[in-house]
Order: sequence, then structure tokens, then C-alpha cells
Amino acid sequence: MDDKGNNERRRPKFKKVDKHSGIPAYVQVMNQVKTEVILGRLVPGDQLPPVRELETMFDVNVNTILKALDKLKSEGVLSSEQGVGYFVTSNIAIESPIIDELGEFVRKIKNVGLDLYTTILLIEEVWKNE
Amino acid sequence: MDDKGNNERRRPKFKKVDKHSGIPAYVQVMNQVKTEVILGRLVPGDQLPPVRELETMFDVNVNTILKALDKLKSEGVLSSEQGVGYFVTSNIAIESPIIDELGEFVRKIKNVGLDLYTTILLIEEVWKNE
DNA sequence: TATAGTGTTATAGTTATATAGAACACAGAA
DNA sequence: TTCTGTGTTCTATATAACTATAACACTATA
Repeated sequence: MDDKGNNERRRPKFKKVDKHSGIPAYVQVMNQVKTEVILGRLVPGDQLPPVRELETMFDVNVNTILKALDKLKSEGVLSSEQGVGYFVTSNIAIESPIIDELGEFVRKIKNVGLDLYTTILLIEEVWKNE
Repeated sequence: MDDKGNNERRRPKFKKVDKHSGIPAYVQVMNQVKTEVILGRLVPGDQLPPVRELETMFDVNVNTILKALDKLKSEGVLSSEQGVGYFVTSNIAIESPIIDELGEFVRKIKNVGLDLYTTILLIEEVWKNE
């Protein structure tokens, strides 16, 4: 059928990690990959780009990529087959009405002049006391 | 009058840092202190507990405390006087209606079953694309 | 079988993070 | 002045995070 059989290989766009953010590189890699799955831009069956390609996309070492993907494997989000590749295994996508609601919330917050960092601090704080 | 003259020394409650969270201890300390100021539980003029007391409250070394407070000094949130103490200098408190709105948002999100980690991932993602 | 594309493991070295412990410096009150 | 409470600096050590590099193992295809 299309070009690869059952599941195409989509080409997710990943950004280089920020090495001065204080957040470990492997965590940033995890977060970016997981976000793609949560937003449904990667779905179960999809294959990730090869680790050596991820290496250059994220601008980190293979070992850092592996550490990140390993964690996502233990979470059940990904699986890997030696000699073949990494695949999305779990459907953790969020429904789009919820995404829309998030968007509206973010717009409001930006309107009152809060920055991202402060917003996240507050959400964490409120979350624990709700 | 009260007990210290102009500005009492309030006793903020800080929690021990989570040493397995992957977030550097000094960042966790920064976040907790800054949150108190943002929520207006510490206001300009207030004095922080002595660093050696913070050491035990957060369960980290003095040097880690100093690193965190140094950062907040460069942000202008705190200042320090040798031999005296650390003081809140900047009013970055958020108005309570905004806090309330955050609370409502968090309640909604919890209702649909998202966890904190996922929520923050999504907010970061949406934030950059709004 | 041979080859290319993939994941996996291992070693060594560097830097960032965090700790422990000690000493020093300043402010304020006795 | 002396003492206590405070912030500050320093050195040494340990661990985690990250990198570079190389080698190895499996899969699929020619």
C-alpha cells in the first residue's frame, strides 16, 4: 500500500536539547518524544527515526538517546526490536477537546502577563493542594 | 509590638527536596522559595530563616542552599546582608483571582484524568505554539 | 552468503551536581 | 570587648550526567 507496509515511518520534528536549562538532556528527549505520542502525532505502530538520526536531531550522544528511550520503554510507551527499530506501542493520546481547552487556558494566562516558568510553578503548587 | 520591629520573620514551610526526581536539588529549592513569594506568603521585607535552618528544612547542604539563593538574588527576588540574613526584595505576587482561575483549571484537568507530568508537558507544548 | 541498516553494549574521560567539614567575616546585643 | 547568630568562602570528595569512540548483535534484503 502506501510505502512501508502497515505503518509508515512518520518523521517527527525534534528540537535540539537546551544544554543550559538545568534539565537533564535525557529528560528533555523523553519529554519531546512523549509529547508527540500524547498529541497523537505519533501513534501505535509508528517507527521512530534510527537512534543515530535522533542523535543528530537532538544534538546529544547515542547513550543519552538510549537512556531516554529506555525510560519510555519501561513506561510502556515504546518498544524496540534489535536490528529493526523503535516503535510506539501505547496509545496515550489525549482527545482534542482537552487540547483546545488547554489552549484557551494558556491564552488567558499569557494575557495577564505570566511567563511559562511561573505558570508551571503555580500549577504544581495548586495541584498538590486541590 | 510584634517581635522583630517592622517586618516579622514569618516561618515558611518548606519540604525536603526529592533526591530522585531528576530535578537538581538547587532548582527545587529555588522553586519552593519563589513559589512562596509568588503566592504572597512571603512579601518584600520578610526575612528568610537562617541558611543553616534552611539546610535542615530542605535536607540539603548549605552550598546547595546558597546556590539556590544566589540565583534568586540575581533575579532580584532576594537580597542578603552578611551577618544579618536573607530578605525578600521584589513584589512578584500574583493576584488572587488569577490563582482562583488556576485552581479551577487544575480541577477540570484532574477530572479528565490527566496527571501533573502530562499536564505540564502539554502546557509547555501549547505555550510555544500559541 | 554478504552487506547495509538498525539496535546494543562497553570503556574511558569530562563536567555538573551535591556533600561534608572547616574556617572566615560581619552585625548586633550583652 | 566578647559572644552569638548570621552570611560567605574554600577545599576535598563522591556521584550523576554526558560525551566520544568503538565494537558487537540482530534483521532484512540483494
